[in-house]
Amino acid sequence: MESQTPPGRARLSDVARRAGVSASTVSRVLSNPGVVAHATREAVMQAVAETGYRMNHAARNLRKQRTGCVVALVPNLGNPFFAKILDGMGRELAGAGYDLLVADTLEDSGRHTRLDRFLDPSRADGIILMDGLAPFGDLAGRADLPPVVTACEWIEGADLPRVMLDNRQGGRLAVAHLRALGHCHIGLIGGPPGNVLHQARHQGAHEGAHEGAGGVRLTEFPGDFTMQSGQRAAQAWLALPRPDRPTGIFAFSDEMACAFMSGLHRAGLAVPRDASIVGFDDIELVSHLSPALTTIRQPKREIGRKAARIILDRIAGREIAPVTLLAPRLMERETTAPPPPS
Amino acid sequence: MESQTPPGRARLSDVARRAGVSASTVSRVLSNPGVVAHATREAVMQAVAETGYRMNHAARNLRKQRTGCVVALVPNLGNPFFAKILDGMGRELAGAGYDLLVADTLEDSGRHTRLDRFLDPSRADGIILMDGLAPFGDLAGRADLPPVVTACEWIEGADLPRVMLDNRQGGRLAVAHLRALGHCHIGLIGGPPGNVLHQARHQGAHEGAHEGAGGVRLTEFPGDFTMQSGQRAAQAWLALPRPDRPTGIFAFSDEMACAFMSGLHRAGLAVPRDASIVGFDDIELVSHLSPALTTIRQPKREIGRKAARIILDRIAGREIAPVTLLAPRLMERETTAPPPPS
DNA sequence: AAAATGTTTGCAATCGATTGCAGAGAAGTG
DNA sequence: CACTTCTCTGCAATCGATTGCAAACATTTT
Repeated sequence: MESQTPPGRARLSDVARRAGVSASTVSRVLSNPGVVAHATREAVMQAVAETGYRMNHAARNLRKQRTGCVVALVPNLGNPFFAKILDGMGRELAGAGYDLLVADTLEDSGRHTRLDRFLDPSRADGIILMDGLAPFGDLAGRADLPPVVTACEWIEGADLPRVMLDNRQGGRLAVAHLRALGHCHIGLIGGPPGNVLHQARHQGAHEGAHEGAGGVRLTEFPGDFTMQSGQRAAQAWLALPRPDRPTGIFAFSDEMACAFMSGLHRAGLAVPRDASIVGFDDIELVSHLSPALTTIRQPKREIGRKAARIILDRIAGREIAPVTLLAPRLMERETTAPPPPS
Repeated sequence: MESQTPPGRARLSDVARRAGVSASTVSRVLSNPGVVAHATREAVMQAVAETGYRMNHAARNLRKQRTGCVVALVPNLGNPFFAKILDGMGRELAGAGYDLLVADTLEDSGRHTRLDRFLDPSRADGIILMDGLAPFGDLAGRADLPPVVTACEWIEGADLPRVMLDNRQGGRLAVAHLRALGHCHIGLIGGPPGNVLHQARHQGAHEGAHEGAGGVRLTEFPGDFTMQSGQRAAQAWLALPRPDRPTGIFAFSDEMACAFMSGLHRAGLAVPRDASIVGFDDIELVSHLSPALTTIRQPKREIGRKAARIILDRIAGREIAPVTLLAPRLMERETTAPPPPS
């Protein structure tokens, strides 16, 4: 009698045979128990337990033309910035019965070859794209893509819904804060020039510098969001003759801000005594440093949740807002102070 | 003639009709071109291009009984430690034609309910489990699971292949380093007591403390790998009367080491002048701090690559080693020095 | 008691790609 | 020319779950 169920995995029909019903009935017990008579349901449940039945996802997906998965594509899993966002996303999606899977677009290394592997309705019911450099143009025209929403980064010109921080406002806040403290010369450590986040923050910083009475001098240091580039910026700053050094620094990422600060520290200077620093993102670590970094906070969990809610709406065919802007917030901590007397 | 291909997505049979061949032939062109005559192949290729055909994964997976995916289950996507590991893993798997998907087991928050959703051959061809607390016991008996390998963490008692750092040796190295500098009283900031990494590092630390001539005094501070707990340890340390303060600190994670260091700094003390600190993991950030953290390095990309190679071997049915231990390495930087004269 | 309504269940088609088997034709051999 | 050997292609079954439709039976309603 043991051989009823061959060694392999139990199928729906195996359960059905055991319970003395048809496969259809078992299917219904599992996905819509209400329509099945009580006694039958019990019998099926028992058969399920006895056989250890577990559904075959491939078969269900094929039949239902859906996967129950949302895939998030991030440019670099190594960036701790995404962690909290993914967390918020995962929880929101779990609540709606979807699984979140994360894949790295490998932006840096081997080109985006693997992107289209996931942009496929038989792979995911929805895509949350967090890589603004993804070559989306090739695919945008196709009518058979699963719904896509961009989060954090976005693709200029692509007709995709967006969820992101008001980066321009963030740039403005950072510069305004330094100005309010009395800094008249501000250094900007930017991101990669082609990056949309860089551009928005840069624009905000300029607006903040030039609005109101008495403009501010701006000096730009090239950067790419990494600590290496923050370190280079510190070197460049140190190499400047004293009067040409900006007294306030606005780094477009917390990582660059950290590395910059370490660079000054290593040269025997102190923050904020010798220079004030404002970062961007508010990654967890920077509040635990000493001095704790003043920075522009992104509501990361909230971004994740919002993006998830929007992809769920799109999957369900509901109307959605094309752009969702979240408000940045200045976290004033220990790395900013009035400039040193000159 | 346009209506040949209805608005939806082109199927294999649509391509076939267009090329004037059977679906079988199209399938063969796509997966095994060698067996198809040149002219036919050309025609099919053209039809594929014209229809914009893209394969339906669900159908293929169902038929082939494989998915082409490996799922990595991490306890907390928020931990930057995993980033580099996943990176190494992803590259290795990509090279073998597999996609890497990452899912969070949500260890902290809502129990491990979602774990078994992925432990399923119709979901993944292999699983890389990085969560030592996963309730694997419930599933271990089942013969129908996809191959599983544990990486970084492991499950004591479970018969699963393991890839990890020699954590004991790492603990030993850290303590030996502090002893060599002359520290006779060493503080340990541990992880959660039930955690296997904690236990191995703890054992190594004790061995390092008691081997050789003249033992060392050990003081333990509770921790859980987070920065909060590192901060608490700093408070506890500061509250100790001067002669009872360990002069050397070995934190079982870089994050705790950072927070501890900030705590001392905030209290007006300097590292390594007033205390030496050794961390664990060598996450990217700590080499960019000032002072740069002395720590035990884990070869993260290598761990990822090894784990990937092992899961590939298991998928292919090849024999594998049950345990793969990687060697830790002491990264001597700026946070360790001889103890202050008492 | 006949008819109408409601509840359960099974049949069979379907989702889309893959592959063993065999047939059709081409090429080579005695 | 008859016969074997290849090469190429199509037929049809298969993977496993879902669901529209209708049959079978129970329950009310007239």
